[in-house]
Amino acid sequence: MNIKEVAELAGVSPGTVSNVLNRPEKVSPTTRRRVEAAIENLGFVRHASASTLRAGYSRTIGLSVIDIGNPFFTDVAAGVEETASALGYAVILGNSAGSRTKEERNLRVLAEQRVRGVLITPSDEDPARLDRLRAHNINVVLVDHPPHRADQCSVAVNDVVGGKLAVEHLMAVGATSVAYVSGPLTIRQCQDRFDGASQTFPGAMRLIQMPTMTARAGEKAAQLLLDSGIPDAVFCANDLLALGVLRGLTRLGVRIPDDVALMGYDDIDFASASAVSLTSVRQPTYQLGKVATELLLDECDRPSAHAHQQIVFQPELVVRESTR
Amino acid sequence: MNIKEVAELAGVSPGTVSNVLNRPEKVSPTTRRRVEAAIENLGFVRHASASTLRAGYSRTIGLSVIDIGNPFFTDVAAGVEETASALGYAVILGNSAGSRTKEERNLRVLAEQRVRGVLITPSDEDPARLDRLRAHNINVVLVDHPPHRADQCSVAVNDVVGGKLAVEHLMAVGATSVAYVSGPLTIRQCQDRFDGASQTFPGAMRLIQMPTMTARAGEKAAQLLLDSGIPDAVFCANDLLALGVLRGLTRLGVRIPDDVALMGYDDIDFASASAVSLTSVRQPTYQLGKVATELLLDECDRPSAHAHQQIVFQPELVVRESTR
DNA sequence: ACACGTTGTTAAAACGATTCAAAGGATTGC
DNA sequence: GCAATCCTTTGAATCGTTTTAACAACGTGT
Repeated sequence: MNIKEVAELAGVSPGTVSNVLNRPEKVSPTTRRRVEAAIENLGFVRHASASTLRAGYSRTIGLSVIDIGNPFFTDVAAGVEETASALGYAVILGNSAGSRTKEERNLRVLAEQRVRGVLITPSDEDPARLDRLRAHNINVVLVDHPPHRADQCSVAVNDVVGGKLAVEHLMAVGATSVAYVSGPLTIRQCQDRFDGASQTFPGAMRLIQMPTMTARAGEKAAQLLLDSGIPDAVFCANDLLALGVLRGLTRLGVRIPDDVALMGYDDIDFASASAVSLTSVRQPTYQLGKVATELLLDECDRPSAHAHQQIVFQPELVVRESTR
Repeated sequence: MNIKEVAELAGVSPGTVSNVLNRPEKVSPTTRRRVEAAIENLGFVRHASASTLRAGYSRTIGLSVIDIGNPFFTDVAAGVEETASALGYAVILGNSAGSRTKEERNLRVLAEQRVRGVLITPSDEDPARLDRLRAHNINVVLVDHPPHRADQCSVAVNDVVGGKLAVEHLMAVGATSVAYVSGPLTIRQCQDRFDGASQTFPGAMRLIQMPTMTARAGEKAAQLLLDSGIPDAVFCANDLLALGVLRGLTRLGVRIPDDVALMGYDDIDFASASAVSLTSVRQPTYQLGKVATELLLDECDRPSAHAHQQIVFQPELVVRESTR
């Protein structure tokens, strides 16, 4: 069941059917209705591959994230999926899980699919892979990555400010020694939050670097914190780590916030429901995904009118029990 | 940069390049090396659409879930993505967000893309949409849905048993009145858990039905619970609802577990980190996604050898503070 | 030497939708 | 009544890959 059969049933040429599908205003109302009836009748569904092959572009975009298990990215993904699907675009999902190999493989698949564009939270700063995408005429929008080049859109939240907000707050509640529990500092977000924090804190901050940013890693970090003498306050690079630290420290007999003030980052939905509700730094996640997708699709659908934009949202402090 | 250019550079015909790509053992080692060098040289990436069009099948699968914001589905998705991508398949994501219209639209996009198969957690029992997919030669595996037809794979966790486990436990800790806070009973999981629960509970169970299964809905449910006289125990259809109920009841001055025993379902990662750690029913989520994908790809890659399987996992009770 | 496999390679025909120049038909102006 | 103009519709070429039958080259056994 292809366009030709539809054309035959409707008594028109394949070209006309194509016009009904893509430029209905070019077809007279009567033939259009006839063709639409035939389509309905046969249950015809257009073959996206044929369309892509001939037209030279697809109606799919790629989304490459670092950790689909992290509610932060899930919220972003929800914003992306909703916006894209409303505009008739399909979203191909890639989860790099922090591995450069996996990210590479995912981007390769996206290139083969000739996606129209890619939304990516890059796992490191190497620009070569992105240039390779652009070489295939695939638009790229960086998500949760600060402005980088003027010829490329990006959507980010200012992480340096976030780190600053966090430490200012910890100092305001009386902390004199602060530890920063981080993921790999090669992850730009971790580094920026650290920069903002250490620029603000007058003394030296203890740094604990974990290989992943999960609750499990946070639990392990709790032990490390205890081993090297406990600080007044702990600032975690994200809420998952903070929830893990909370669980770990509590299990080890440390009371939050009485013995240690604790805060996380991202303000995921669960931060407010945890054992001790978690002070955090909120980011507009859904918005991030939505705006990034709008920029990408604007670039795809109106390349001439499109002006590259580098958008930076500001984070917001959310104070709860864990720092009282 | 297409296969023809590669062929020219390597001094062979396009057919040979295609063989190198798809059936390398058919090509002599020397020409193969020559072709591979040319591919490397030009940075050639095969055009999946052309390949799909001619070969008649793609290397993508679709994943349609009810709520990408729910960690249950996120875990499933992680299992799917990892398994599929290891086998060279791309995953197209669709989030129905509980809306039949959106699900319909997503399935249409998947049909247009001529995905090889679809993993779907159907939002209702209507089989027509799935038949339409099969008419397009798209394999379907039901995820988190009980055996239904012998000619179709499915992967599920027994929700009736889960409901039974929950209520047995609540009775064991002394509950004599139980309320069930549910999502729409048109969602099969909600209905099954209810069935298991009410079959087990000797008296009448109060039913509170919310339109969505989010933490926010749970908070609203807390007020409803209070309005109509508080029960001994509350069983929620998932952990998000339970976390919401926990937050809501606590805010209204009800103590968990002293005044009310509370439990959820899914054992998401955050259940153990909540204000009062949550008793729940654990499901093998990642496994669910992994096995479903393996079944689907087996059906795709070896249709003759494939035997349809209906797999049912058993859930497991996880007791924590909220029911002590 | 000759027929006969075997192995490796090629040429050309698909796959299904889109595009665009050109043709057809109706309407208008003079 | 004729030419000019407009609006629809058509036909054929095209996108890049896969596939298949045919062909060439090369031993091998008789």
